[in-house]
Amino acid sequence: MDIPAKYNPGQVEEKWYSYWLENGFFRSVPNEREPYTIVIPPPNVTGVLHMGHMLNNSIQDILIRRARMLGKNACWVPGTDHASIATEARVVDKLRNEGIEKDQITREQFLEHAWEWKRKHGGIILEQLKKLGASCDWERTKFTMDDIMSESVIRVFVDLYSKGKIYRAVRMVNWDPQAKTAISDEEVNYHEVTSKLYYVKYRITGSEGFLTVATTRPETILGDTAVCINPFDERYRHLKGKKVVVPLVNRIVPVIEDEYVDMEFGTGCLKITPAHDVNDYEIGLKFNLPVIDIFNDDGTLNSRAEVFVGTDRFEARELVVKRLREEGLLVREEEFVNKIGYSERTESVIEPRLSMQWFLKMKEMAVPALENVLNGQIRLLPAKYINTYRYWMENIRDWCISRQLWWGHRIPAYYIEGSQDYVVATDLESALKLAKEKTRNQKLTVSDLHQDEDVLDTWFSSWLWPISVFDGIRNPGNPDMKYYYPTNDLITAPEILFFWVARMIMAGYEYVQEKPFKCVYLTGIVRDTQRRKMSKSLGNSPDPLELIKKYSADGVRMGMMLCSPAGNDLLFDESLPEQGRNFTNKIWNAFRLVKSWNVDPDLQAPEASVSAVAWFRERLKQGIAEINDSFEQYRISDALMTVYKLFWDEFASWYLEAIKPDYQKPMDLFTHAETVEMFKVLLKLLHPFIPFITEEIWQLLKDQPSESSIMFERMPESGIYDRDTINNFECAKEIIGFIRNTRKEKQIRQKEPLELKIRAESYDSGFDSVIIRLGNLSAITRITEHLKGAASFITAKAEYYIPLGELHDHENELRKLKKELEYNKGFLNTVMMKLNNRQFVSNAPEAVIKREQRKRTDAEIKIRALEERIRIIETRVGPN
RNA sequence: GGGCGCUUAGCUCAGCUGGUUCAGAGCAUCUGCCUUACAAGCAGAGGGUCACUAGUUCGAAUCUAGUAGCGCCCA
Repeated sequence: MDIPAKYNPGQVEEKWYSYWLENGFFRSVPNEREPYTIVIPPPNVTGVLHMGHMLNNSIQDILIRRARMLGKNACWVPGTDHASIATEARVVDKLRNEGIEKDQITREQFLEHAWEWKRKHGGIILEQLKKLGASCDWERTKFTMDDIMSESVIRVFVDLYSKGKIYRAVRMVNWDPQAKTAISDEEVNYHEVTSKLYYVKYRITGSEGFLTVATTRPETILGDTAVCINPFDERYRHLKGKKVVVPLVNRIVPVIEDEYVDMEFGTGCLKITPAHDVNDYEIGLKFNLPVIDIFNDDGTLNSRAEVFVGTDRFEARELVVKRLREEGLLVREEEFVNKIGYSERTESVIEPRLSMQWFLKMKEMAVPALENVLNGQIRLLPAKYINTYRYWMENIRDWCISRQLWWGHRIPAYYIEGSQDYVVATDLESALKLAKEKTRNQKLTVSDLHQDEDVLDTWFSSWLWPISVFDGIRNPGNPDMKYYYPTNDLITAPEILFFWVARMIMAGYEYVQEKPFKCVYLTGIVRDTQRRKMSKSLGNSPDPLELIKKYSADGVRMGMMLCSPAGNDLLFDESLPEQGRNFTNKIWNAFRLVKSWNVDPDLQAPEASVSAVAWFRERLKQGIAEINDSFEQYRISDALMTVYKLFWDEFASWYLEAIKPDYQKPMDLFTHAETVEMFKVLLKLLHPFIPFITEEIWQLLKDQPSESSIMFERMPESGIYDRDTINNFECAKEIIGFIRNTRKEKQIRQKEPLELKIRAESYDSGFDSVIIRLGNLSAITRITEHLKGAASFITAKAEYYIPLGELHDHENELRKLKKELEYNKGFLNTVMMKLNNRQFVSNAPEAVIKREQRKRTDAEIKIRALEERIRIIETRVGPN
């Protein structure tokens, strides 16, 4: 069989993914084994795969595949969420392109279009995950608007309402005029922008005087209902009890006094617009001020503004400023940097707006959610997020859960015709029953009920995700719930720690009296090399599928993982997947080498091979121990780096070189079998990270074809390993390095054999055969005398010589030795300073002192050896 | 403005409760090699006052305080 020199991943990845799917290898059903469960953070149903998903899902797949290989029943539940605002915006856009405006069609018609859209685009992102190799149990795929999922959401709403936790109230909300909906506090992003602070004169009634207010939003003047001063402000004593005229609309409003006003800011006179500012609203309540809402829901001015009716708020600002200037009421304007809220969904400027919304009380629910993170029941990784989490939970505010949209779960509140009353029920029929009871009017019919027009915030369905995917809301304690819940790890981005993670924890304690997961692994954010977030508008985000095409799924997975410790941002660069691809190619070529060997059963295993096998067995065990340790700490990129080096440096560069037979010579049975076995061990260790190539090679190395997969092999265990063997081999590596350096310096070709002489009291010759082989030595001999005319390498334990005869350069040798001597003397000096320090000797722990003493004797021996060597060379050549 | 965190090699990061020649890894760089598994490679090498200052200590990258710069969360 001719195996190509370059690994060709395209077909291989396709082939194995179908094989895994066809055999249902990712399927999980409850059994007697220990479960290991992850629920996917459901991506937006209309979305496409981006780099954040790649990172996030690579980590999940690594953990799932590893758990599976540890013998656990691994279950990874995939799915998508309906993303109210984003999806609705997409559908509105699409309809507009077709010449249809949303307000021209009915809710039902709109939803039909939306579902059509979902059917068409909804599966894309999950299909993309398959390209990455994600081993999800696809039979469990969920969508937040599936019947079961929707029913769970509605039930929870009704339940929370009946518990008095959901209420309806007029509040200042964050209004997104583009999406025409309220959004939660967490969906507002504040950016610092340079705007202007306008100083505007308000005439004082019954006098010629004016007062001046400073405002960044002159258009809201039209809704002013008071001007406020600080009661302690000496400057404005004369204004107390006065009234002023609001410019442009000539409304007469009172001057009120409240300590809230910052005397330092602006002029110290604050205009009060209760309808359009949270703080003003509070003051308005306190002073019983009228509320004049001047905006329509799309951010244009309404008739209450009196002027510029119908213009957009930003245009109105210009117009107001212009008119103020014309009327001589604009005193001055200055540059001003402030923070402005933008909608996370549409990027439009948020308008604080009063409206009737549904809220969920958070205070009580936050208690167990905070407590169980602080007491370690739920781990946050990295732990630095605990602080942020705590701060947020301690200052939590009620959650605005209604959205003025159509795409989503419609709020199950039914208003009763001809009254202010409403009932909350899971369906129309039970609503009618409740309404009859409430109104004591048995004649009511369904046509007298009108369901709330709003839908619920998307997070109000995703917060149930770890429960509802197992149908745990409708059927608490069902077999899936009992088995899979609480799930093990949640892998998500820190950005949604509060939106989602905290709320899932609350829902867990509210509905299952149990945490939803044991550990939350917060990934970093994928950025470009300039530390900018990957975004569509910047165009700095590579297309993940193109990357996979170019570097293979394995390569990309590795690239993502190589540089992403938990919580640290990942600065993505194409050199990362390239490194991953290079690694898979290395594995491929190691495989080619092993495959190329012919086995001769009559051949005796060479000594070098036997000892190399003995070494690598131990080295593998050590590596496995390190990998296990890294995984226990969720240091996944460390684990990958360990196995990367184990394969490349130790296995390929040392082990394979040590056992490699001469060109076209056959190999003995023992070495071959051992090598294949250890190769397989490495493949198993690598499988969670790079599932495709490991499956391919594992299948090719297998003795017999069978319907199996590397993914069900048991992860190799470390056991106890022999450090001496490993240390002795490290020593052999150093000696080989010395030989290679000597060859290089003297330009002696590898083919020309050399001799190594060792002068030592005790020396472990266990790896001599390996040294002979890799150094191409004719022999290793022990000597008791010093050797002249030789390259030397001196350690505390032994002196190594390579006789060079004519080639030997005494000058150079002396220079090196003297440098070495100087260094060691300096080192001994620092050690002696410690040992001569009485404080050190009396205070330092015994082990530390012992170590220093050891360093001292080692250094002394080495110095003596070096000095002797120098003396010998000098007596022969004579000092310069 | 309030809170939290970060600053170690050109880049990205490890360095746990102070103590090994403790100053590390990967990538990048440089030098030499197309040596029949692999140039997507092999063999080597260089590179850092551990942000700054002061303190605690026999001993500080590690602990404390302050300073500067950066980031995140909240108002």
